[in-house]
Amino acid sequence: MVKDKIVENLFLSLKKFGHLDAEIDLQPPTNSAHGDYSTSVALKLTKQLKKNPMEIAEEIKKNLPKTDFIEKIEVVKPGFINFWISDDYFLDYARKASEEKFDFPAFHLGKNKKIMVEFAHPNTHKLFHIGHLRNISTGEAIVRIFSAVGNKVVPVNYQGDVGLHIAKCLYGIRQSGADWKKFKTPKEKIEFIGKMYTEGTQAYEKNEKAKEEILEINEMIYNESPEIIPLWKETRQWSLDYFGEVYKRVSSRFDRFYFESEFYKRGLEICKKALNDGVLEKSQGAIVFNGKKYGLDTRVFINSKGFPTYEGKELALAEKEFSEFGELDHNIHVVTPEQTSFFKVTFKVQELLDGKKYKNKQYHLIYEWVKLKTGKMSSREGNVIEGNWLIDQIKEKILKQFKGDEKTAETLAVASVKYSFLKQGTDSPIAFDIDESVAVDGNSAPYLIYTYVRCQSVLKKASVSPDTAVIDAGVDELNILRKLYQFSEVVLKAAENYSPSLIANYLYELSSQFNLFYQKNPILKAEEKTRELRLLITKATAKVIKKGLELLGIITVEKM
RNA sequence: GAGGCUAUAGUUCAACGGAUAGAAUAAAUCCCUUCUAAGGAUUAGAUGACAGUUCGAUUCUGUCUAGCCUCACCA
Repeated sequence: MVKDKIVENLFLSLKKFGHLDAEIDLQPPTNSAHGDYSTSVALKLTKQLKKNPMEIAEEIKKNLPKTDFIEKIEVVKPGFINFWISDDYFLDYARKASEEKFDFPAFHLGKNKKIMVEFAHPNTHKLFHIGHLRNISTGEAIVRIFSAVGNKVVPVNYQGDVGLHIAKCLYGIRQSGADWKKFKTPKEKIEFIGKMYTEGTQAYEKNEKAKEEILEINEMIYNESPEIIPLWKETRQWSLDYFGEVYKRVSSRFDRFYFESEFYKRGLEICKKALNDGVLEKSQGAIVFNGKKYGLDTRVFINSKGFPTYEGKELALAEKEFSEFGELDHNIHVVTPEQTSFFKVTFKVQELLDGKKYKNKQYHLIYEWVKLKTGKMSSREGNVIEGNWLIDQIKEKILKQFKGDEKTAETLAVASVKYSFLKQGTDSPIAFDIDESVAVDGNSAPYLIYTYVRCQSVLKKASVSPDTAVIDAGVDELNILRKLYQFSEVVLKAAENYSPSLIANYLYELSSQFNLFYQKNPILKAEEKTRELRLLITKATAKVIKKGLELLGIITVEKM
């Protein structure tokens, strides 16, 4: 990569100053008038060298090895060194991009690493809400981005199918006396258990007797009591079928579905062993990890009734995750921030149990909540926005606002929702508002896809293939070529920062640049040489948008 | 009480410690005999407060203010 080579050259140049302690930064400047890459090393060295930064910069420039891909180097104002890459290089990149050869640089963890991404994790017997939608959009993008930069990625999903919330739902069903076998369609089933969950929760809070009964049901599930298991199994399957449809709708797939119920027994065993090894300790009838020694919270792994908590089960989950697919180099858990304490503690315990296996490999990728403008979503109050419902609403909006077929509207609706979540960083909470939060114009998926469709339409009308384009670029052409060239680096950066939004924002910038270009410059009616170059740009833009969206888990359409 | 996260235009979001803080949206006006107008152009608006570190701070540090989250038997 050109970037690496420039950094290397800077390094060589700096050697002539003797031993220096400086990080070499090199980025594309925000203003393209400052070149394709810029470094501020000279400014950073002023103190060490006790010299004027401009002088240092000049000297660095003088000592740089000669290269063919750099057209111009300038030393500017306070002491920046700016680099211009040669036009041929950009043209070359565009040509490759138009053939869908992107050559994404390898992620810094190294080539061919095995990375697990654990995401989605909805709980059965509950709705798949817009928060899950944000999670699954993020997780899916992370999977694809990390694959693109040369890793073997294993997407998995950990679904909660035991626990109090399920006991609440089953309690609701038993209380209602409803004939749960009468429900036919998935929608009926889901609505039913959703309602039952809300009722069970309310009973749990208001009614002491109900609370006791729910706790009893919870134990019955753990003990696999035949009295409750058929109902549990049936309703659990309803949820899983429904989740399966959602995964399909948003094009996510998983190599493995883990269930909390799988880890109950093994969790107990591991915790008991950890107790013997002195990693966990007894306290008030429970088995806990005393985090104080490490500046962490103390958390319960086995409660005083002898059941493993979420923490206890997590140890068994990790054991399986780190063995089932061979050795893992990295495990990314896409989970909300309130579980920070939980992960810090369980990661620590894992490290103490088997440092070689777990240390520095577990990573909690925090994605923030989707709240409602009116407050937090809560199934208890029944004011949860369901994922499918949201997509349906957007789909309707698209059909109403634009003419088009149902299938296109479906693709665009899913794209709009996913993109709305992804264009925003993972770390800011979203105050969700259906009119504001899911855009179908402006910086939105339909805008990007529209740009793609526009490119395709032009290309379809072109009689000559753009493969023979030579560089004869005006300013407009060159600017787009430079932008296109940044694509591979943006993808790498997105991986390094666990940040799909970088790709989303890049694609938006590229699209708006292309649309402006399109408006100003006729492509098909241009004189031959220019036309071929413009066609090449059009083709490369289309491919980059399509590929970029694909990395975000978003499907494009060919016509709209 | 302890710890963590957040604070940028009316609103929703951007900006490895870098150069003139970018967009979208809402409003007004203009551009379809011209490659898809789901597009483009023009016009206004912002770094919570106070210090500090730095050649340079939205970004780092400290204090304050406001909001959210977590801190033992839920998941």
